[in-house]
Amino acid sequence: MEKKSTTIIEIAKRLNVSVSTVSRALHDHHSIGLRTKTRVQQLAAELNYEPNQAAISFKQGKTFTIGVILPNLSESFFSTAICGIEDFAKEKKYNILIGQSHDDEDTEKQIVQTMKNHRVDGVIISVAKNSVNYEHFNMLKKNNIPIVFFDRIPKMEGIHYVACKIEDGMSQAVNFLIKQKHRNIGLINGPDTLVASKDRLGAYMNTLYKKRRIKINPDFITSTDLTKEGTQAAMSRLMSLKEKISAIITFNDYVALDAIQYAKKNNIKVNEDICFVSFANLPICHYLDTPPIASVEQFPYTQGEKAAEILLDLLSDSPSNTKQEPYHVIIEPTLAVNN
Amino acid sequence: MEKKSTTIIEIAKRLNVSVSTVSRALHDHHSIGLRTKTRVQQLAAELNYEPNQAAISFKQGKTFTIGVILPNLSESFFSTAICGIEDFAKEKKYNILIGQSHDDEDTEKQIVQTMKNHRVDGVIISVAKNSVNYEHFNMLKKNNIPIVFFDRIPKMEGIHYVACKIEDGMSQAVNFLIKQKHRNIGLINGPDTLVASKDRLGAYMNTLYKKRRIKINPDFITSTDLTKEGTQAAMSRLMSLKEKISAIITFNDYVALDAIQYAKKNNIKVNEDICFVSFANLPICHYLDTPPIASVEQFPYTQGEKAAEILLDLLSDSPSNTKQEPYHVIIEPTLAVNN
DNA sequence: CTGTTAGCGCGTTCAA
DNA sequence: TTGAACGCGCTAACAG
Repeated sequence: MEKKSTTIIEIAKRLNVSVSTVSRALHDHHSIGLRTKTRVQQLAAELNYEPNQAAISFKQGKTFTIGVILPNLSESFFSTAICGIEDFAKEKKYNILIGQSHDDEDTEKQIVQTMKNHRVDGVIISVAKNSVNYEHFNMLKKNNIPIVFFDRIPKMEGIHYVACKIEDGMSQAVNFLIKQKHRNIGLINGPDTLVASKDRLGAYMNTLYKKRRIKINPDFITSTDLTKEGTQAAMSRLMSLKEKISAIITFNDYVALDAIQYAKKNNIKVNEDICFVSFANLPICHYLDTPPIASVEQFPYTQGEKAAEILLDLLSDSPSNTKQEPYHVIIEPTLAVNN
Repeated sequence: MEKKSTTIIEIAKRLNVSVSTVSRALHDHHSIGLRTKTRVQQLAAELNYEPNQAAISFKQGKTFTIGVILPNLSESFFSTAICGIEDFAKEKKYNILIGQSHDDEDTEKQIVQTMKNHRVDGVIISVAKNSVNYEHFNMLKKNNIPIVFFDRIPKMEGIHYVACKIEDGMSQAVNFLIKQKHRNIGLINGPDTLVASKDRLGAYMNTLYKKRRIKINPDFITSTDLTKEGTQAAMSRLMSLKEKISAIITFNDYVALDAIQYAKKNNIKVNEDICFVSFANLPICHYLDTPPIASVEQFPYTQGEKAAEILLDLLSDSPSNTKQEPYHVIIEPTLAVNN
C-alpha cells in the first residue's frame, strides 16, 4: 500500500530502454522516435509518474522556488502584495516560500539563512523596520541569489527594488488639503527610523513650503510608534496647540483610525473641526461614518506583481536587462478621495 | 567572485580527512575524536559552510517544508491563520510553501500537484468553497503525504482537521440576542452551497425553536452571495417585512458591514432600530461608530497553530497518537461583545 | 535515434 | 576513531 512514487528508472526497466531515453521522451526531445516517445509517455501516464522535484532541484541547483520575506502577513498591505507575487509566480511555475520577520532583524536574518540553505532561486523582501545591518543581503548576493526589495528599501547601492514614490503621494495629499482651504496642516508621522517616515516628512515640508510658500510650524509635526497609545499621545499633542490645525496627514490608515477614534472620544468633530488624510486606502475605511477624506493608494498588489516580474527576469537565462543595471521600478501613488 | 558555496567535500579535502568524517563531525557524532571534530567545525565556520538543503531533501526524501493551501491570502481570516501556522512551523524548523486556490477547484488541484512534486512533507488546507471532487486529497494520502484540514472541511472519512464549532457560536449569538429581549431575529446567511451556511442555519433554528421555543418565521431567513449587492438585496428583503425584526445575525463581518451601510443609507438607526451580530470579529469593526453589538470570534491564529501542531506531530517519527486515529480538534468560538 | 555514464551533496552502511 | 564506497532521481555529455 505504501506505493513508492514511480521514477524514470522504473519506466525504463519496464520498457527496456535507458533512463535517458525516458527522460528525453518525457521532455519531448526531438531526437526521440515518435514510437518510443508515445510508449514512454503512455506508460508514464498509466503509472502516474511525477518527476521528483527534489531530485531535479538538487541536480540543477535550482528549486523553482522564490522566498518572500515580509514583516507581517496579517497586515493587509503585505498580504495583498503577496497575492500579487503569488499570482505572477504561479503563472511561471514558481513556488513561494514565505517567512515573517515580525519586524525583527534577527528573525529576518535567520529566515534569510534558512531560505539560502533551502536554495531558493531568489528572494523578494520588504525589510523589517528595525533592520540596520545588511550583511545578510550581501551574503545572498555573494551566493548569487538575486534579491528584489519592495516597499521598504534599505539604503544600499546597486539593488533592485520596486517602491511607491511616497513623496508624490504626500505632495498630492498636501496639495489636496490646500485646495480645500486648509493652511494649518498637521502631520502624524511614523517612527524616525523608517525611510518611509523621512520620505513623508521631506515631501510634506517641500510641498508646503518650497512649492506653496506656506510657513511650516514645527509644532504641527509629530510622530507615533504606530501603536494606538503612541497615536493617541500624538493626537493629544497636536490638539493642545494654541494655533489650531484643521487637517492632519497620518502615516497610514491604521494611524488615522486611532487618531479618529481619539478625536471622537474627545468630542472633536471629525471632518468638521478636523480632517484627515492618510496612506494605504484600506477598503474598510469606506465603511466608516467619518473616514479620512482621502487616502494615498499604494497599490500593493501591483508592487508584488512587479517585484515578482523583476525577480523572474533576473532568474531567466536572458535577463531582458542585459547591462545588469539595477531595476528601480517606481509605482505612482494615487490619492483616493472618499466620496 | 562567483564563489560556490562550500561543501563538505571541500572541507574534507582541505583537512585531508574523508567526507564522512566531516559529515559526522558536523553532526557531533560521538565516534569522532575531539581534535578532528573541532578542526572540522572550525574550518566549516571559517568557510561559512551551510548544508545544502536541496541535497539533503533529495537524499532523505524529506524537505522540511509544509504546503499551505488557502482560498485567499488577502482575507484577514486566512492571513491570520497562516501567521499561526508559520510561527509554529518556524519553531520546528519547517518551511512554508503557500498557494492560493482563489476558491477554484482546478487551481486547488494544480497546487496540490505541484506541492506533491516538490515533495512537501505535509499539507494544511482550507478547501476551496466550490470543491466537490476530492481525488487530489486521496492522491496525497496514497503518496503518504499527510493532510490537515482546517476551517473548511470536506466531507471525507478518516481525515484530520481543526475547525471551529460554528454551531456553538451561532447558539451564543442567538442566546445573547434573546437575553437582550430580541424576539424577531433575522438571519442573512451565506450561500447555501457552503457547509458554513448550513451549520449556521441549523444552529439558528435549533437554538431559537428547540431550545428557546421561539417560533421561526421563514421570512426572517435570507442569504447573500457575499457581494455587496447581494447583501443589500438581502437587507431590503428583511427590512420590508410587515413583521418588523429588531436584530440580524449576519454570515460574517463583511456582510455586516455592507448591511450596516445599507441601513444607514436607508435611515434605519443601527443599534436602535436594528442590531447586528456577526462572525469573525474583525479588529476594524471596533472603529465603527455603530459596530455589530457582538461578533463570534473564531480564532484563526489558534486554528492555524493547532493545524501546524497536528501536522508536525503526524510528521514526527513517533506520532503521539500511535493508534493513528484521526485528529479532530474543535476550537470553541467565543462571542465578543463590543463594549 | 538511443544507450552509457558521470556526478550533483549528503548520510550511511560496511570495513578497517 | 576513521575511511571508502554506495545510492537517492535526474540531466546532460559523450558514445555509439
